[in-house]
Amino acid sequence: MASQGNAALSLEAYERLKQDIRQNILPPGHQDTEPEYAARLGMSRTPVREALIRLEADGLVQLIPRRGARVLPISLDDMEDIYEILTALEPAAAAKLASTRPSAEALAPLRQAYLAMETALDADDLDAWADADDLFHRRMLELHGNKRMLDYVSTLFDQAHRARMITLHMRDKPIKSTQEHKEILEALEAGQSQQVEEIFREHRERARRELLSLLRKFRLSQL
Amino acid sequence: MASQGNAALSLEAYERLKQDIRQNILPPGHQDTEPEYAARLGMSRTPVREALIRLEADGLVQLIPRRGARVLPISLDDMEDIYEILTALEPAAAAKLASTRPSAEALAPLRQAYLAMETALDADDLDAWADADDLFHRRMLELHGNKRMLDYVSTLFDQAHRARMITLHMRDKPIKSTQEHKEILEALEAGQSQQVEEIFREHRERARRELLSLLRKFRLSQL
DNA sequence: GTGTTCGTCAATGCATACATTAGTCAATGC
DNA sequence: GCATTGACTAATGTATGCATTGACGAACAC
Repeated sequence: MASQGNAALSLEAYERLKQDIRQNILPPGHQDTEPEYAARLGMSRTPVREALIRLEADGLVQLIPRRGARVLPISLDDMEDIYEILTALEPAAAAKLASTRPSAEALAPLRQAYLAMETALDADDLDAWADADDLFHRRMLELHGNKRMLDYVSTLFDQAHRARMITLHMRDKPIKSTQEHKEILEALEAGQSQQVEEIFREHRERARRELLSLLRKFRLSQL
Repeated sequence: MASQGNAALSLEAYERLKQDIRQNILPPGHQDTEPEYAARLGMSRTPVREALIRLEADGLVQLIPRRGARVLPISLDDMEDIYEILTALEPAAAAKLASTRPSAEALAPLRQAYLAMETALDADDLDAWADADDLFHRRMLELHGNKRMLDYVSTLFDQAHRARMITLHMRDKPIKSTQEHKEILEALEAGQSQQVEEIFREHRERARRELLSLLRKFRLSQL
């Protein structure tokens, strides 16, 4: 949710810290003082402070008075909560999109994202697959046109990113998931509102079940 | 979403500005520079700046480089988007809550909020009614226990607050709406998951239709 | 009268200064 | 040996300083 009023350094601090958190360079639980973050980023405390405030609003860090900022871990309950919201929002959005009977041309960005998932799957490139998966979901919401929903779902994706990447590497290739995206795409192209909603909901619920059972199995209660 | 790392002045700036926006003291479109907000609040630019960053994350103001901060107006499309999200989230949460078969005791906070709505309705106190309505919805989500959902729905309520208050004063007493809350409460007490979901969705969709048609009728495209 | 250029002014973005205060640790008392 | 106290340290929260730069208006050309 890169906001408007972000000047150079403040924006840089925000994006670099966010990237470092997503990529586990700043792992969950990591805690530094403001001067430490400032030194790491090579700037003064002011832009860093502003970036940390935004990251707190994004749910990625927690500002602890007098003790700096802590990278928030994600618990199993957090993942449950996040998936519950996604399961409520995305299928509804997809159904509405389908009801507008979008042309194949309009859905081209979605098809492209889906094809990128297939390519990444064939190449066994899980990172690329995850990027394409994210893109598919984001683009679906872009096409739907509810900007608030897109922004919020994006922040949830960011929060869940680390956990998803870990489980992605722990299990079999995401063939089923890729297939489900194809079905969603085709149902969208056919304008089948009901079907899209059901497939999407089933997709989300299966993803949630699998993710949580993996995390439980490996006793990863904090990520 | 009052965050943790808020010191005295910064927190005060955040809350006062938020209140002033909700209560239309700072009307939509209002734009001031940082020094002006600072002077109004009797503090330096620093805590004001931090408050404005948080308010931007809340979707209440827009920071415009070199030109200060503008109180964001809410358009008809914004209201559509907000209600779409609420319609997806709240009924799902209510259904899950019902499926836990909560005791009447557990639902006491909800019943209390509902009774406050009735009292306010009888007293023709629309402001109190709106507060009780807000409280009902918030408490339902508190009981459900998904903190992210509660926080997000709360920020949406804040964004929509002005528009809701305006339409509330333009129409007949919200008898039907109050009645629907009673039905929701009773279905929750009966543990009727499906019914709760349906009633809640119908409640949200009716509220959305009425609100939007009022706004259109009076050509209030920006609030 | 309209459009253009230039100079002034002030708000921002960032850095820094500074008082306050929480946290730490050693010294002391028991 | 353990707990308590107190002084020191350092991070925060806020204020202020300062260079940059965009906005605005006046003067001018046409």
